[in-house]
Amino acid sequence: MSSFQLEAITLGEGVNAVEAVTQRLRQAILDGSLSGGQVLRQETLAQQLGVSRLPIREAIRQLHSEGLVQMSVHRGAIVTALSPEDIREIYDIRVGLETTALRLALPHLSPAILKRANELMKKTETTSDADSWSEANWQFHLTLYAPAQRPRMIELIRTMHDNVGRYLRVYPALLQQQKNSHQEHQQLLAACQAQDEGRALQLLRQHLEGAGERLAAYIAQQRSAK
Amino acid sequence: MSSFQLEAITLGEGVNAVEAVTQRLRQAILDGSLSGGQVLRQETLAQQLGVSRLPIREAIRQLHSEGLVQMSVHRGAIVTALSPEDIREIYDIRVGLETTALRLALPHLSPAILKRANELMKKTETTSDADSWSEANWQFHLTLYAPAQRPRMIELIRTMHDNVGRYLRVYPALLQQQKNSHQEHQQLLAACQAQDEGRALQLLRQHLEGAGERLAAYIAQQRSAK
DNA sequence: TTATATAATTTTGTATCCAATTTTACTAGA
DNA sequence: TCTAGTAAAATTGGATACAAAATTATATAA
Repeated sequence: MSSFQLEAITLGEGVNAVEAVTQRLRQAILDGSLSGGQVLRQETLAQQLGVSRLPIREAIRQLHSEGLVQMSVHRGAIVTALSPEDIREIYDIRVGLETTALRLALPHLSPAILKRANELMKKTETTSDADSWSEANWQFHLTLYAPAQRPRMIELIRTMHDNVGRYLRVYPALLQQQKNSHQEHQQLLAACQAQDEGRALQLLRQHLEGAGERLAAYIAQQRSAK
Repeated sequence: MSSFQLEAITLGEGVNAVEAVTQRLRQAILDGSLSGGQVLRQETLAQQLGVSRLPIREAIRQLHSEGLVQMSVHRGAIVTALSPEDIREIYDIRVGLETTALRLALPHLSPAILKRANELMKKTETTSDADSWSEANWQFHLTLYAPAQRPRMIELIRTMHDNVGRYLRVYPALLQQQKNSHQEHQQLLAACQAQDEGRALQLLRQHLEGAGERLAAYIAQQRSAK
């Protein structure tokens, strides 16, 4: 049960192989094509993607630095499988980073930005499939953080978000749980609109802690089931 | 003025080259042997460290993910030179991560841990050279965060700390500025001892923001001077 | 002299080959 | 049948060789 198929990358026109491989593998992990625990054989990936092992190795190292892959010397790489504790920790990190981003963004949240956030929030209420809900939800949060003008911080948040977000695709049942957070989104947006920093940060923290706890509990349950 | 000399690594006994090279290069960047803007030629490094270019490439990619090196395709890598804005952003990230770590650690700060923190704080007051002050200062903060039991979070904090901390070695004048923060350390430790979460987090945030602003201002001044 | 085009050089990116290590399969002995 | 030891296979780590791109140097024309 460790079989998978990845489409070969098309390179040429200044596209370098490492970048292309990294994106392809990251995508496969995030959309669940490669799930936690999956062994990544260099030769297999090289043949499937139509490159040599070298770009594969560098791509794996890159994904390792993003937390998506675990490496061990002479034993190869596997897709990271997060334990419930891992998930709680990643959400703790998100709380730290995202409340800081929101605090810095809050003074710069213009009516136009809040309007866009509101539209994205409505989108999450109407979409049903995991992919578009995930995307809209991420864009909603990103819209609130972007005015902070902190590219490194945003990138870190994105990495953490991706690392836990992939489980939404793996376990569709989680989507329903997360959709219960619509009310929290509304309250958060209202607090931002009112420029109520204390309340906005508290709501965001609760929102994330709740989502993290639900995901961790679900993973724990899945583990004990098998 | 782009010359430097690195001692060859000794590998063998299960030591893999990539790891050894990564540590050697990281060390060289953190202690100022390789300073911001320095171009990293793969062939040069390979010869100096006594390995082929391949481990060098993977090490550079690793350091890139830590923010210490910037890569651009077909143009090579340079040691990251932080702008004042970069430094402020990294300190903003540190505020988010470190206040969260301290909040989670606070309930677990035992008398023994507080005693150790107090000893490390005293050490920072007595040492004079940049190296031992930096180390003691870092250990002081780490001691307060470690009981949070969040290894990923600690690792992220360490990465951010290293990235800005290296400037203390490059610009010794900064050391005197930072030593003015002793009083802040004392107040922080007192708030932790009193389990006063609100005050402890506020002090830590001010402590970091102050240090960040001083460093950013110094870098800005250095820039305009030349 | 300056600007532009072009060739030479340097440097990085990738593929292939060999070495070192780990894993698996097999054999022998109790 | 089980275990320990050993050999074979598979797999990763690293070095060398070659291709592609960028940089530098050179030459030519305005």
